[in-house]
Amino acid sequence: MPKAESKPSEELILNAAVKVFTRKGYAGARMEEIAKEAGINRALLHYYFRDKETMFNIIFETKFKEFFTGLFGVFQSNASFTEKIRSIIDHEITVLSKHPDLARFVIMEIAQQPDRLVQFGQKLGLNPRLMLENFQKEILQNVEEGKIRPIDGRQLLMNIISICIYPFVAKPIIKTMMQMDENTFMDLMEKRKKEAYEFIINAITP
Amino acid sequence: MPKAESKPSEELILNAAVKVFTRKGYAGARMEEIAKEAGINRALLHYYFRDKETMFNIIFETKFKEFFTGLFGVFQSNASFTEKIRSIIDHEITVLSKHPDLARFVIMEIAQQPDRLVQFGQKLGLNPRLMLENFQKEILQNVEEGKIRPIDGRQLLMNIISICIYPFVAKPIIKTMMQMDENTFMDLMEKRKKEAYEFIINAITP
DNA sequence: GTCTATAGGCGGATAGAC
DNA sequence: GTCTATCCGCCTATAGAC
Repeated sequence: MPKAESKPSEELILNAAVKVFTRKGYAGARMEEIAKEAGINRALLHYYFRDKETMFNIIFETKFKEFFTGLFGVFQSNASFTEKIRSIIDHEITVLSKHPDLARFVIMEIAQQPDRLVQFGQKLGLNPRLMLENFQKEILQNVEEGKIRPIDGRQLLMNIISICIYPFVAKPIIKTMMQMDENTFMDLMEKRKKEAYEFIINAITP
Repeated sequence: MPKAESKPSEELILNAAVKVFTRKGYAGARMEEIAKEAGINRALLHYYFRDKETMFNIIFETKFKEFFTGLFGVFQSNASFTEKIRSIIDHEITVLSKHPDLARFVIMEIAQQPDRLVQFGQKLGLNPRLMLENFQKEILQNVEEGKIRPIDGRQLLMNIISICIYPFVAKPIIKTMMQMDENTFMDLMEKRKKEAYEFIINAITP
């Protein structure tokens, strides 16, 4: 709890805001808490950012990008099919390990207001349709070549994403139920990169 | 929007409260909205249930039970290992198809206040430790018998649960990205019971 | 039981001194 | 830029009439 920083710049405030918004969500976040977290006064928040919503949108855009762009990048690369799967898993688990509340935050706020997905997706130039079509084509091609079992591309994509993301979304539940501390959980996630990959490859290999 | 019901009983209010709380979460829910949804006055909410928190706790307990008990029941049965997996998948997807916001709601509110998991878990007499130990033992036994590949029980359990639950948690994202309407999504989930089972069985079969 | 009216407090936002 | 003081509206909760 920094008491009297020399320069409580935008940066400092934003960091505090990220913490509070991602933990509490828009509805649960309090300007007072953000100010306290940044070690400054409430009024100063309004000096730098007009209001709560403006602040939220800036943070949400950042987090939205963090959550989605890497994924899209992988799909657009021209690595082999299995290498793509490995990259997705690696990327997702790495990113979510670094940003504990990222997935839960983005999912929740989109659930609250689904048009944010369209709005921010367009703003960042993401094209889910194209991404998905390419992935489907690639699966179909691999199926025809007999490299993987026949499978609905949507189901496979959901499986991969679920396996990577869900443990972080449900982290508080999993930690308690499996009686793990933070380090044990992070260890398990690190190992999961390899284990999840093998699990999925086994599942789709004929 | 029912205007003048004959008997706006507890039941009617609770149903309205369930809708609002599960959609908006505790922080985002408004007593006014619940009253409107039930077609009655705000004051009446306080007549039947003392305050917002009391109301929330009643609903959360119900939803908590819905979310967890079936799962525990399956684990405690003495079906075969693969039958247990099938039951879990069937049960989870069936329940979550009926209660669209259940998983997101329970996960979010536990993330907001993790001790609710302990508190309500004890109240309902759930024993995650025992459940988990039994499952681990069963996996180990199956591995030794050469029936399934060697795998960390915690990872396998996470995989199964993730595959079942995540699509519902991220439903608003998935629907938009895959351009599905409600019916298409529900169809996909129904098919998923079979597809997820095969996927997992393939993954663990040597 | 169900309503209207209103108390009471919290939280977001602004004015203005320094 | 950063603070204190304060306004104002929203939301929970209660009082009290019917």
